[in-house]
Amino acid sequence: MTSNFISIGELSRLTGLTAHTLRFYESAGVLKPVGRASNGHRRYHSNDVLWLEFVLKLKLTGMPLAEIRRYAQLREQGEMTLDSRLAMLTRHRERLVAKMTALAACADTLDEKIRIYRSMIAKLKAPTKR
Amino acid sequence: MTSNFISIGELSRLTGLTAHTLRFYESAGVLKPVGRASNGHRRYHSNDVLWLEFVLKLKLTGMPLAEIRRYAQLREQGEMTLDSRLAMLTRHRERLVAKMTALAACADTLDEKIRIYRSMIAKLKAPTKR
DNA sequence: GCTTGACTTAGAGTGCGCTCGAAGTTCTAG
DNA sequence: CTAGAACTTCGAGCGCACTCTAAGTCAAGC
Repeated sequence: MTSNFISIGELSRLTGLTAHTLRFYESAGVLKPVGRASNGHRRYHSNDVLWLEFVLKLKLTGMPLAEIRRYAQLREQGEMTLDSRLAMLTRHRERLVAKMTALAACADTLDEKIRIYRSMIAKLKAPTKR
Repeated sequence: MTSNFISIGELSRLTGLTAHTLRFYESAGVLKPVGRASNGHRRYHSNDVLWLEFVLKLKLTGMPLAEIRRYAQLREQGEMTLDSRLAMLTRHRERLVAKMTALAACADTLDEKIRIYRSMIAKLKAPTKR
């Protein structure tokens, strides 16, 4: 049977992050200091993987590492911080929605520009009457 | 009658960018060297403003300045670069759509997490039966 | 026993996009 | 005539998120 624990290299392959980045996240307080094997090597458990996956979603949606660290710290303090964490998530969600709205508006501008370009190109390439 | 030209300070107020940033964009090749008043001060025309607004949309949607500069350079070479510019815009649009899709998925995860948090909090706060 | 490779630490370096400071010039209002 | 605001250039500095280097340890396979 395979172990429940994975090495930093395996987690790296799993997430696409380098081992360097994973250690960096730990030193930045985004990942909590993780269990070690007898030789001192990091051993990640499935909980760690799930947390990291959520972290990557926060990051992808534009939350800075410093804020993710604050969230992580609240998380370690147990369920008495549920309120604060909910507030952070709600606030982040609002920012995300605003950003998505802005992006959609930009996409529209882009589409219109593309349409105009296509018609300009079509005109330039039209067979000259003669 | 007011002039058709605006100063860097006015453009700064108009766009929310600092004058420093506007000069930086010029030195980075994102804005082309602009007309000057007799005293050497920059004078921006409405065309420049429109271009800058488009640049800000490209930037907001994640296009790096280096790529915006390439687009700007093509633009200065006239209509013979329409094809390349269209290709850049189309490619960027695809990346944008991919990003928006990813963000929407993250928003769903976030929503679910928020829902779970709310129900956990509700349970904790429920009157204890006794 | 020796090589290979995955891991460890601490700390320096990189790339991007600004952001600021210094020192000087010029316009405007009082 | 003078004060203050707005502008000029050049170049250094900053914040973020990595990214890499160096030097070392340890375990497995030949």
